[in-house]
Amino acid sequence: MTGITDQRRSGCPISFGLDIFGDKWTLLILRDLLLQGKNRFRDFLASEEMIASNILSERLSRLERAGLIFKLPDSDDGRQVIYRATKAGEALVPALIELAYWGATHDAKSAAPPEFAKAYRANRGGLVKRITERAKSR
Amino acid sequence: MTGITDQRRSGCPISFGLDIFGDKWTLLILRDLLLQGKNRFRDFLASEEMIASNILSERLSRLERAGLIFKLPDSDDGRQVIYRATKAGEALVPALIELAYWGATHDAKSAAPPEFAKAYRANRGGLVKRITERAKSR
DNA sequence: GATTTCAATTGCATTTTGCAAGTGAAATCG
DNA sequence: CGATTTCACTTGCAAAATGCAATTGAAATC
Repeated sequence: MTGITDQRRSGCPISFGLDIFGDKWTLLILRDLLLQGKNRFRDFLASEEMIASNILSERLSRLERAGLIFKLPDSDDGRQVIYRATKAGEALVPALIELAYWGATHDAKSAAPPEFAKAYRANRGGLVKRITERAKSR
Repeated sequence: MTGITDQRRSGCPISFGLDIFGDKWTLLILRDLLLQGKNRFRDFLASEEMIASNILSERLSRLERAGLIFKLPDSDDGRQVIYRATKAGEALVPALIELAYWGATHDAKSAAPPEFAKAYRANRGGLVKRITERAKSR
């Protein structure tokens, strides 16, 4: 169990976000969930960055407590849990896209497809809308 | 001294960013630098969230190594150092604005001025441009 | 009934963080 | 001028978070 005290450091809206996802892993989970369509524990575990299962477990419950995701039982398989983003979680899509665009344009070794940066530059609003719609539909 | 090995976890552009600023403090320093016009060690120290001086020092050198900020000697005072954002650092303004907007709209106790969310909704592009210009001019 | 898969949990070593105090160099004060 | 203050850090050490490997119990599959 982790320190439950979860007290905010300030009223700053950026600090508010960092109090929830200010670490190396949480935004990667949200990336997987919102951008890659992953929604099961084992799928998050299988991501390239190799998160440890105890860290994943802790971050998922933190995200749940913060109201960014929720669990659904899988009706076909009683062992499995399906994770979904809440409205608040979905609303992070634009921020994730900006972070991805920054990385894609500032990392010389980026593996991001060139089409992403191209689409961003051609029509950012459209890209955000498209990706947000896709995130909502899963 | 910190582990200098700094190896990337993947080619993902979001992961690339998190390898640099994936913690509770680094984006607050960039917020202060880019959005609040702070550029001295003691100014960052004085922020509401109360970063410890050793953590601040470590994060500043990490940001410098990553090419997001650089130091200038203060010509008026040989003790002081002025921190400025590089182009790569300035390019994080849109991401910071998205994070701030998310926080402002999802934190019930947000201290963000209502004008910010209003300006974002009325004309996001204009807001980003205005704030980016201001960040460049300091 | 035995084995495998699932989402976690546990124990423990390593790393990072947070706090308080201290450092040397440079500016200011008296 | 010497004494004090301010500056950007650094150091030592306790506490917390992270990472790794092994394990759990419930549910599915063989």
